[in-house]
Amino acid sequence: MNESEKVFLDYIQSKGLKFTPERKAILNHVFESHGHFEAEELLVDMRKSNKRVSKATIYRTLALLVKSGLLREVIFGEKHAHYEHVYGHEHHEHLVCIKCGKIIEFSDERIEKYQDEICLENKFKAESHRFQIMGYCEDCEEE
Amino acid sequence: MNESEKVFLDYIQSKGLKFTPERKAILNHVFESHGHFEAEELLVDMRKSNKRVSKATIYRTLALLVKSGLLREVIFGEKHAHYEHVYGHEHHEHLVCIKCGKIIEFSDERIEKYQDEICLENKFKAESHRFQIMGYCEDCEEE
DNA sequence: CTACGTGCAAATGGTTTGCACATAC
DNA sequence: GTATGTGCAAACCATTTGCACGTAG
Repeated sequence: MNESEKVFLDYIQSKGLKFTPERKAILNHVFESHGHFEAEELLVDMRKSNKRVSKATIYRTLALLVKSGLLREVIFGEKHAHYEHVYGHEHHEHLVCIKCGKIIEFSDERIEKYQDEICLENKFKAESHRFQIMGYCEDCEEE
Repeated sequence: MNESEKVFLDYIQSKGLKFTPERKAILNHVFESHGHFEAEELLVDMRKSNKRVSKATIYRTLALLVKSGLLREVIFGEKHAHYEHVYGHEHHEHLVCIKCGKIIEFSDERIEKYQDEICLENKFKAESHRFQIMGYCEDCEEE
């Protein structure tokens, strides 16, 4: 059993839920691969590898993975959600190319400090944040 | 004719579009009131003031208002979009309470500086950005 | 006069849900 | 054994669209 399975199993059990083959398959598929992905993409991808799970189960499991802290939902301005790994990855922010859709990640510890200051000023208790810059990547430079 | 009408009219005409009573009514309703709002809310609100416009026209006009630079679309993690005034308002960021939904605005010129630095490093041309901190407001402080 | 806009109702599309059957524990 | 999960298809719901009719310029 790998590390992400342990984390997930802990969560599952702490909630009195079951570690089904479907959940295991989705978990492993998610953590075997790529960074950002969408629900539909995951479904298609799993079909290709002959891991057939229903769309409903994909959605239900993704919600659990988010709650367990293994995944995060990211929204880039489209209608559908994207997901990215939290487990094993440093927190980072996104540059989103509004022409080709490319996502560039960056991280900067100043943002965390800054968040603390803002929260102090506003008597706010931060849980998470999201910093996205929308624009044009090198290849899509306007005009 | 007020200032926001002038801006909108300029945009409308520059695109060869028409300044219809429906568009005028929506524009005025939007700029007479509140900060954040949703499409549905605007519709209901206008009905109350006996300004009846179809849902389709609301959506079509909101899109124009965004393109003209008068409004901005903001997404707070729910499924439906929120809109806020750009015209006549300083750029700002949001603290979003994940319990009561309250939105606190803040602005800080350091964010713009960060953005410039990050973009330089990543050869990216920024058009806009979004910085949101999700957490608990003073009244909803966890536990 | 005619290109553009409107209202309506139907279509869309990602996501969620009800239900009958299956299974982890 | 029983609470939880799964797959399926139907439901949801914000938003978009096709179309016949209306109107700004």
